[in-house]
Amino acid sequence: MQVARPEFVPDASLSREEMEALQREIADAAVFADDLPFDPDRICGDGVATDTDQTSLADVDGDITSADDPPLVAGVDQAFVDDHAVSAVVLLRGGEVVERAYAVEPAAIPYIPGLLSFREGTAILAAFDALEREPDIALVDGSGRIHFREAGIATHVGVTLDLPTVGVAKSLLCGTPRESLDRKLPAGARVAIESDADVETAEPGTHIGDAVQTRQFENSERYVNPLIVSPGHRVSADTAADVALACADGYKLPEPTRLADSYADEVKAEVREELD
DNA sequence: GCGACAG
DNA sequence: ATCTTGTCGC
Repeated sequence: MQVARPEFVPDASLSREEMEALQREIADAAVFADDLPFDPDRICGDGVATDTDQTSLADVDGDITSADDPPLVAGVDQAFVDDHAVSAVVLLRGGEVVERAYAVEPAAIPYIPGLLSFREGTAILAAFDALEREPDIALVDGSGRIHFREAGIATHVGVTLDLPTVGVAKSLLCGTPRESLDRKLPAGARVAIESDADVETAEPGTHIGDAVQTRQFENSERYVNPLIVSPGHRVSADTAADVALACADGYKLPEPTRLADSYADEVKAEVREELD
């Protein structure tokens, strides 16, 4: 699929100040409310059982899109080989993989907390460009609204493509959990993350995302840390968490993300040979 | 100066 | 993210 907002394409040649200014514009253009072309309840991967779950049967026609098919959900993840970023996208419908695509681009800048999209964004957009179909929503590794300027990588990619996106991170970049996360939460649980002084663009106390427990040990002292989920673009915080749980399939990472993760590793191994 | 932060 | 052995638990 193609870029919808060329003016927001990440440019690694910008100064830090310019990058931050662009992020404020992106956050301004972002929609942190539901504006989806489908009903989230119909994602139907396997999901973590929730009291609000509905009973539904997914049709498995595979490739052909019909009006009541489950939505196309994309998972995106990156791997690195030397100074090159490998971005992999995996598309699923009703839990079945229907397409995969990837791209390799040089990582123009080093990793800088708060500016991740300027390091990995080019490769991600190239991978989406290589994708034949247009996803209904994409899960991007990293933060979305949970960001110093509410413009994490999931938001940057979502706004640039004008695609609904959800940010899925393994740790908290900023913001304050409403309750301590230092305890064992049951599978399906969620704890709201509120903006604090570190989030310069939002009023303190704004619900900017959630800690989501997609998986948990039952008969053990050990426990799994929650995933940090936040709206990227065109989804609310509640729906972002719903989507992450609906895509969960027995592992901490949602299925689209897990598959994109392993696909990126697969491509990385191949790219490793073509190096000078 | 200190703290602190996705991937 | 990446570099890696062993170890724990289902």
